[in-house]
This record gives sequence, structure tokens and C-alpha cells, in this order.
Amino acid sequence: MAATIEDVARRAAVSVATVSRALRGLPNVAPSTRERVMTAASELHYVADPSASRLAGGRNLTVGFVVPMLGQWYYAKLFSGVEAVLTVAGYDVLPFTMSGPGGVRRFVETLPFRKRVDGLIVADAPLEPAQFRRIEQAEVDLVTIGTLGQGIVGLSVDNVAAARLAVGHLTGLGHRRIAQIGGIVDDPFHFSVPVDRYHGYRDALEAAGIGHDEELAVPGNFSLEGGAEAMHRLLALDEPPTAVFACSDEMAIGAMQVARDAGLRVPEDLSIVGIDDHDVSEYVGLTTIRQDVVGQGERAAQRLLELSDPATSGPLHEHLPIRLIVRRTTGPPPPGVGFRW
Amino acid sequence: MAATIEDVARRAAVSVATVSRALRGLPNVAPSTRERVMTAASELHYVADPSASRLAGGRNLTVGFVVPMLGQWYYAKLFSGVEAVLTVAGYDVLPFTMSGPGGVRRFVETLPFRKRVDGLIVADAPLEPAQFRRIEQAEVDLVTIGTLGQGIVGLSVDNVAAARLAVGHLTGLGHRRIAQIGGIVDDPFHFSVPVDRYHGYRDALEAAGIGHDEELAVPGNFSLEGGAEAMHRLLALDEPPTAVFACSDEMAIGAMQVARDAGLRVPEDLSIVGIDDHDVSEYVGLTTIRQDVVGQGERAAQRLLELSDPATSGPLHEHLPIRLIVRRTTGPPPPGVGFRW
DNA sequence: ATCGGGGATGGAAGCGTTTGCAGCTCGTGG
DNA sequence: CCACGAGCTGCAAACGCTTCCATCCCCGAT
Repeated sequence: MAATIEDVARRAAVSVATVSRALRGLPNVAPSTRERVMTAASELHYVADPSASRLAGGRNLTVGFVVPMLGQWYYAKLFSGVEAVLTVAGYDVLPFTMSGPGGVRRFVETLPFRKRVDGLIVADAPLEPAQFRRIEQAEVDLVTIGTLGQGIVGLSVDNVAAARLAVGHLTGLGHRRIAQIGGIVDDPFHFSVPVDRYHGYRDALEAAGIGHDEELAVPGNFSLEGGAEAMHRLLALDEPPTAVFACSDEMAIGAMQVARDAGLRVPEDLSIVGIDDHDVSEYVGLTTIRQDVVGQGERAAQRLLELSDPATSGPLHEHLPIRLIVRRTTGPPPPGVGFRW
Repeated sequence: MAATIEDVARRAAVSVATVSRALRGLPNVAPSTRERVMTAASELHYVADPSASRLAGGRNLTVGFVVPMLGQWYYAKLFSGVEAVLTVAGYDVLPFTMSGPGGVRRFVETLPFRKRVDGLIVADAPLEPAQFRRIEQAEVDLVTIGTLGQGIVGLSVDNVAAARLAVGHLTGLGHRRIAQIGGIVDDPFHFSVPVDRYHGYRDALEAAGIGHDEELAVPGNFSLEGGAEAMHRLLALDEPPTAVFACSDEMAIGAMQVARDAGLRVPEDLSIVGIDDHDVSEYVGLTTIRQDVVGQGERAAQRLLELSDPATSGPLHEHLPIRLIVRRTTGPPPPGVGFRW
């Protein structure tokens, strides 16, 4: 049987109250007493029971991390960032996955985190304002990543700018027929990441004086397969693009492979740019817009910790830096196709 | 304020004991009563406080998932498998990361999961038997993945066979000078995955009547960068290999890029085979040994659940299937280099 | 009709902490 | 020399649930 606070108290010849105070570093404990208690505790390998602490103290020392799924690169990286800072702060991090059909709705209806976390970091959840309200009613601190909520602390890269940067790179190289993979999704909610990237794409086209062709914007599901599928559709077009802007590196890689299988050379025949700077992107030479995903996780965790400290107060929404990394998948359009105005 | 069991009891006009029984589906509750309780509970949006449940009932309903890190593909996938089955079984999954210097030791010394989880799934932890014992003393069920513990339920692919399969593929193509990236690591513990793969590599060489050259076995850290670095070392050799067997697809991809940057054609000048079948491997055409990582996570979770059910009992150690997937990074050695006996 | 027994319910004792409050012991200023 | 406050410490009441045990009711068997 594991030692309880009472065992420690007995061994140190003090009351349980004093043990509790001594071990948690509260004031009003004589140094000699504290020492004695700490010794006793470590001799017994004592660790406070988190359930009992929580029940008595009201704090869970746990934060929930809500994501669509954890198997994908982006969310796994995010998680490492979140976990790194929260762990040293003494918190456990409990992931909640909203995958599967009706995942979001189920999540909002059951609020599975209730009574078990002090705070929540929500990444890319396509939540309606009303759903955000319900979550807040569960009395948790809340920080969002990616898709931001009105009146809720959140951080994100500037997705419009990121898309503009990527597509601007393409237009700068002379491309006029530029596709987008993974922009607007048929999402009933305002899942802002793809939407914003779509707008940035449109912006950049417009800035370059290029008309928009609706058939060049195809969904991609933010997965390798999705990117591949999207590329197939694009190649089947009467007038295929000379460049594609994929909203994630994984889609870009999927698309790239399909293009090459179809006999296209990248970048000579087709340019491709992604977003993320996935770990492998450097190794496949993918031009991309880099964002510091781990850093985003860390920052989100910090913001969450700050929420319980009334002294600090940052801006409600925070934007993180992005950067164009030019590698070997982008170049000028094939001759005779590009500059034909 | 969130509703407590007492609120529900009052509203349903029964005692808290009955509410507890009714809500948990215990027998000896009249159907009509149960119905009344359930109605009251849902009207109040009642959810039992997990801390209180645990304290009173002794079960945490959460399992810990111990990994070196979570940002890497393999562990992220493993996690999705684990999480998928444990979530439907009503368990929370709490990840513990052992990264950083002294991570393992710190973990074993503090046993941060104590009193917090009912069970533990430990993946690839380089633990000494004594350390395993300490963990077991914390009164948790235990299942290991990858690196197995003596007398502890665990599952893994047959790493010796996997390596043999990969290297056998290479020797079958005619390669005689075959390097290994990421075999034995300078690990004070018996971290069996790399060790086993090293033995498989040696086996296959021997089976093909090829002598072993120690300088062809280089570490790789199981990362993209590590693979790249390893390849640099191999290319600097007086007599570089015509094929490399990388112990993970990420190392393979890192190596492949370095080789190509050095002007080598893959597979014409250099063949590369990995292990894992990483998501992107299909898209970079990497020949590899496939293992079902998500499936391993799922299976581990099932085994853990079975541990609390004395009726079931499988073998202590379980091996999962592997399969050679031939794609476009392996081929016969360049003429004049291969069959020169 | 009476008794026995099983199913349904309630009472209440924990589970291991935290924390408000009270009490005790000094040292210091009046 | 006494009173008083500051600093330590202990007592005991929560916290919200589970579960053992006792109680009650109703029905069939004798």
C-alpha cells in the first residue's frame, strides 16, 4: 500500500495539516519542521494522491488538449510544444480527439473534459460561437490555436498572409495559372484556417492581375491522399495549372508525387509550394511557408498559464511569424505558358 | 456550479446511493427508478466527478502512455491507436514523455503516474529489469511495445526478422556492400529494437555469405537529420556501399536526400530500404518493411484492458506481422560493383 | 393466514487531501 | 512584569463519490 499523508505525519510527528503545508511550500512552517517532513516523505516515497488533492483543493492540475486527431504531423508537433511547457509547470496534459463523424458535436454535447481539467487548449476546432460558450460554461480557461474564437484568447499564424506569400512567390516567378489545394472546405462551421488561406490565395491572384478560375481551387483534406487526389483532378483539367499552392506540406507532397507519376517534372513543368515546413519538406526539397508549430504549442501553453495569473495580460489574439523557404519545387513556368499577356 | 450527485438524488427523489447505482448500470435498481434517475441526471447535465469517483472507488479510469517523445511519426501513430480503443472503453489516456537528458531516470525515480493511472503502456522505453520492477510496484497494469520486458506483457514486431527481410531483399538484388543506418546505439540499456535490427542485418549478410564490415554500420538517431548525417559518413568511406538498410523510414529519407545531393541516382547507383512504411514513404517511393503502427497501439490497448479481466489470457509476448513493400528506391547494384566474387 | 426470502432502497462510513479557525508559544514593547 | 501580536501548529470540516450494511416491501410457499 502506498503511503498516505497520515503516514508521513506520524513519522514526522506532526499533524497532516502541517505535512500538507510543508510539502507544498506554503509559508508559516518552521524550517526545521519542513525539513523533517520532507525527509519523512521521501523516506516513505510519499506522493500526494491527485484525486484527493483535487477533491479537496478544487484544482485538477490537468489541462486538456483538444484536436481533430493526433496522428497527423501538425497536431503531434503542437502537442510536443504544449506538453513541454505544461509539464515543467506541473500540469498533466490530457488529449481529447474529436475525430470521426459527429466528433465535434459529440464533444460539445458530452464535454468529456468536465470536472477533470482546469484549462483547455483547442486547436483547429470548427466550433460555432454558441459551442464555445458551452465550453466556457464548464469553468475552464481556454486558449485556441489556429481557428480563433470571438472573445477567446487565441493564437495563430496569419493565414491570409501566409497564402499571399506563397502565391505571391508563384506569381513573382511568372505563373498565371495557379491552383490551390485544400482551401475552402465544405464545412458548416467557420473553420477559419482553410478559409483564410483561400482568401490569401485570391488576394495574391488579384494583386497580380490574374482572374480567378473556380475549377482551380480543389479540396485536399489536409492529407497526403487528399493532396494526391486533388492533383489528379487538376491534371484532368482542360488547361491544367503550371503551379499549385497546397495549404499543407503533406498535401503538397501527395500532389507532387502524382504530378511526377504523370510524367511532369517539378519544378520545370509544375511548381509546387506548401505551408508548414514539415520535417520531411527539407528532404524532399519542397518550397514552403514555414511556421513554428512546436513554438505555437509552447506559446499556447504559456498563454494558458498566464490566464490564471491576473497580473499578466496579452492581446486577445496573437499572430506568429511565418517565412517563405524557397527550395527546389518552384521555378518559372514552362516557356510558352507563363508570360502570355 | 456543476451539479453533484446529491442534486440528482434530490431531483429524482431517491438517495445518492441509488443514483450511483442507477447511473453506473449496477443491478438491483428498479427499471422505473433507473429511468427517473437518468432523466434527472441528463436534465442537470450531471457528470460524475472523476476525482471523487477515484477516491471513493479506487479506480482512476485513466491509463498512462509512456514514450520517448510524441512529436515523432511512430509515436504519434501509436498514440492514435492506443487512444482510439481506450477512449471507447471509457478510459482517459495520459501521455508521459521521457525525453531530455536523464529522462528515463527521472521518470523511474519520480514515477509521475503514481496514484494517477490504472495501467501503463510503455513504448520503446530502455528500462532495466530493476526499473521495470519499480514501476510494477506502483500497482499498475503494464503492457510494453517494442522493447519488451522480461515477464511483462508486451508486443512488438519481430525486429530480427524485419531486418533480415529488408537486407535479404538487398542481397537478393545482388548487393554485396550493404550499410546499416541506426542499428546498435550506444545505449547503456538493452534497448532491443535497434539491437535486434542489427542482428537481423548481420544474419542476412551471413546468409548471403557476405562478410561484415564494421564501418558500414552507423548510428542514425531514428531521425531525418540522423539519417542524413549517417549517409554523409557512408559516402566518405573509401569504398561506399551500394545499398543501405535504414532502421526507420525517416532515416531512409534523410539518407536518400543526401545521396541524391551527392549526385547519386537512387536506385541506379544506390538502393535504399527502410522500416515502418511511414505515411510519406508511398509518396517518395521508398521501399520498406511495413508494420501496422496504429494497429500495434490498438492491440496494446486491448491487451491492457484484458489484463484486468482474469478470464482472458494471451501469450506474454506477441509478434505482429510485417511485410516487404517494394517501391522505387531499390534495384540491382550498379554494374561492375555487385557480383564480383 | 403466517413466514421466509429476495429485490429495492437508504444510511452512513470512509477515500486522502486542503483549509478555515483556534490555540499555543514565544519575543517584545509598554 | 504583563499583555499582545506574530509565527507555528493542530483540529476538524468539507470535497463528491462508492459501497457495506441494514431496512423495508412484496410475493410465493407452507
